[in-house]
Amino acid sequence: MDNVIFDFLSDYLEISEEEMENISRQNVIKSFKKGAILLSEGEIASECYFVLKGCVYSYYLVDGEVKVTGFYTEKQPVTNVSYSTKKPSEYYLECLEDCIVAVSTAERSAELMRKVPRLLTASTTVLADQLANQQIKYDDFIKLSPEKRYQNLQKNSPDLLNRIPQYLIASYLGIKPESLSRIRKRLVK
Amino acid sequence: MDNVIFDFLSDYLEISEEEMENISRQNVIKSFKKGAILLSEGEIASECYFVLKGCVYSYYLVDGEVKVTGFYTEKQPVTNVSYSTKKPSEYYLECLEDCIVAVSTAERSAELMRKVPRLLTASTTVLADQLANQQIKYDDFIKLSPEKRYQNLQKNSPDLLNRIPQYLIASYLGIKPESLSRIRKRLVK
DNA sequence: TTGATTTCTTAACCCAAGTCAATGAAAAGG
DNA sequence: CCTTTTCATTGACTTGGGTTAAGAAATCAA
Repeated sequence: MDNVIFDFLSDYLEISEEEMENISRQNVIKSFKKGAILLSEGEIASECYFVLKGCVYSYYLVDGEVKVTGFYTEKQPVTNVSYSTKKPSEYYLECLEDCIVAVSTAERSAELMRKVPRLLTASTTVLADQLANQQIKYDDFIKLSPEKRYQNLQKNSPDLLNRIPQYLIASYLGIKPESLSRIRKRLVK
Repeated sequence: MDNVIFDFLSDYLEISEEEMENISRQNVIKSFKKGAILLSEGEIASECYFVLKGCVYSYYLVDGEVKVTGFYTEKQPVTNVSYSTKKPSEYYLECLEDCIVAVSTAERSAELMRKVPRLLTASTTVLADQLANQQIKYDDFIKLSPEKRYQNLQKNSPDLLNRIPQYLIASYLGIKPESLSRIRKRLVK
């Protein structure tokens, strides 16, 4: 299960046996049931996550309504504002499926950076990548209609459409489930 | 003018005289006229920017229509997808006003990291901060109506409303200038 | 398997943003 | 200074997503 992490990291640098051991030692692997909450609104995040198996999603509760902002599946780090700002989180992180997740903390990360200093450069690159992705995600929202966003999702992440209920997809697209139904109807014609 | 950089960096670490010199030496300061284009669609970014004076904005051209995705003013690094991905840019970076900008490149950054290794940790933090901000910006788009987004802009960045033409603000909010006019009319009542 | 619950679809109606067009105000440029 | 262009506002009309409500389909638990 660990090898999912190395799979991810190998895009950024080559890792020796010894370094792998160090990384494994600093990363606690945890299992969570579907519905488990990794981070609550108001809570200050002390952990960061990397999804090995399953799917985690982030959402705000606005007037009792769920507003989904992201899905995180296999081989993805879970970006987490509260973890970097150390301020109370404004959103939830919850398991959408049974999950296996690598969990780290500020202390364990620092320890790991001391033992494997090359990871410092790599983590800069990982962050720069994440930032670029997040920016592209935002830009798509400004540029595209809900319909176009749905089509992009179909094209770029068909897997998500199969494993995630439509009302959450709708929320993620910034619309209501009824509207997504209509869009889907429009598109099959 | 340089001190704007140190002002920014001092949020992340304390800098010695010697380190300041190194940083100054690796950062070329350039002036640009209003309308100057720092990066064009299709071009691969070889430089990254930090705004010392003036305002830079990023926009896509979609069917000849400008779609603004960001404004960057004094003391702000200009995030730039193409610079990190090394792929052709899909958007433009342009000076909205006469600008003074610190310009760096991959080579000069690497050189700087060798001379002032502490900047490596700092740059991780800067990037994490940028990522958090970008995520909050995205989340606001999912959570809030155009009207609410405008009100937030009034509250959080009144300066932008004064220095930027309304049709660009409208684009940045994801709506048409006519709609922003109507929103403003609704709100004064 | 069945009944309960959740999710998805459809329809009718409403409303805010888009579109198109005209007008006025403000800036820019000579 | 006047002219030209750009920008902001307004009005009439269209459109696509929101709202509400109902029923169908899928999922889950007993």
